[in-house]
Amino acid sequence: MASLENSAPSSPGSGSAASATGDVGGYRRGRVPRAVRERQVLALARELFAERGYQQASMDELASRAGVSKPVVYDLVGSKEALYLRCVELAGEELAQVVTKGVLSQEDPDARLRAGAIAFLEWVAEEGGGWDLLLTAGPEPGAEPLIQVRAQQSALLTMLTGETLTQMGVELDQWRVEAIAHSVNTAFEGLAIWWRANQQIPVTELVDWMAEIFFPGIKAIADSPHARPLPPTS
Amino acid sequence: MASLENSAPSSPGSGSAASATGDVGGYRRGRVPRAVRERQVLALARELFAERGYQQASMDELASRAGVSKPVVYDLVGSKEALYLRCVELAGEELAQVVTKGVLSQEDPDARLRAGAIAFLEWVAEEGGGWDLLLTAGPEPGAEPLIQVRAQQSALLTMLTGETLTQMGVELDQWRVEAIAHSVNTAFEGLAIWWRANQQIPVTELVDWMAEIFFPGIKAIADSPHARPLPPTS
DNA sequence: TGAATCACCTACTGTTCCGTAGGCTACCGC
DNA sequence: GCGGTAGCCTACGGAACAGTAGGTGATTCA
Repeated sequence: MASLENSAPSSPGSGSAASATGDVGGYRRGRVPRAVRERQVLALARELFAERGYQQASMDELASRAGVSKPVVYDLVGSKEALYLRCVELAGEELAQVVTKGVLSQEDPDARLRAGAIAFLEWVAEEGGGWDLLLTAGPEPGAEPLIQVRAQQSALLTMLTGETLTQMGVELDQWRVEAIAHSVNTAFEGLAIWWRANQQIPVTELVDWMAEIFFPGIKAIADSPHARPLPPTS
Repeated sequence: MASLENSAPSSPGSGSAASATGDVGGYRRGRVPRAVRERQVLALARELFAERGYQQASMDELASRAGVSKPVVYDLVGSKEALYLRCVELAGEELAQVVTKGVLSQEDPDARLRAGAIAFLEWVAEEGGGWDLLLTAGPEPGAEPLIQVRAQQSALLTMLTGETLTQMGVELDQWRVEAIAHSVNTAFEGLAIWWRANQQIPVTELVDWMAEIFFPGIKAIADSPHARPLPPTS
């Protein structure tokens, strides 16, 4: 699968697929090797699904964007549903991999959350519509992959939170840790949505803001595991 | 509009519309006053859209669920898109109203956040699929209403956060307050999603957890060096 | 050079589903 | 009883769209 990458003839070679009709990965229009067309179609499908959602995206339009006829698309991807699932799964894996890599690049739980958040936000900002794709997955085929992605991210956070608390010598109700992880996870999702709609604030600043919001709470919980409303000052 | 409520003949009168084919609001099958059919169709449409999303929900199925033929539905609601927008808008207004009412029922910012959160979670838990309806609104018609709903909730939170900080004698960068509001807002969304998929934990406990997570952070920010103290009097 | 293969095409089938044309029957006022 | 209307129906038009049948021309390899 990966070894087909360099089968292109000599070209001014930009790495990623061009989205305009005509040239594909350095090839002139028409008659392109199967593997190249496939990558191009996959990339375009991802964009298209991200823009329109599953139902509204038509295979005719995909074919048209790829500058190719429909049977070619069907020959490459099998069916609309299969294509969609593949796109969603790929995006999910990509996200999980990116964030996990960020998290594992650090030792300190504090730094881990920061690194994970930065990785997440940068992936969201990046071109290709992976994030939109995941967000627009509704009750269509592909809802389960999305739920899996969310669960995965939250599991990572559950791990992080639990780790932080353990380091502080505190153990908490598993449900509570999970609830916190899920809400923190979606808090970052919401932050990402807001961030994209607004001016570009440096990622590191956003992450600082989030850290300042969440860490005191976690630390406070560590100090009073079964606390009700907080006393005025700590 | 509201005065048509009691036009039903003597009946064992349950207040809300029955969802089974046959009886509607106390009427026997067939030939029901327009206003009653309309309420029934609206309620069923909301459920249907919540279950399937816009595209997958078919007007044929809606008609069938209502135990009525399609032209009747079209006569009542105009078009699929109009019906959907109406459902989404209604749900949005309902949510905004419920949360706002909760918030305004308290004076202390701390208590306001709690009350708003409880109102939100209880509305989500309630039957009728209003929350699912809002969640499944993708890039279909109706995306803008959803965005508006989120914006509205976040605005409420921006207000709350700003208020809390003001009470502490601190003023913060507007962007930062907004970012915090949006992330806290979606944090609650995520909590709601998790909550519904899991065992029923008492709402008040969930809200306690959230409060313990968020308030220390907000208070810490008030003390942080980035915060500008408010000018003496204004 | 000829044959197999590869990339690709035009043109179609069948289905789903929104929306409507036109008609039918029960009830209400007179 | 008798028009008028209110609630409802069957049956269809027509568009959008997933997926396919069958063919064409370039490229490769014996």
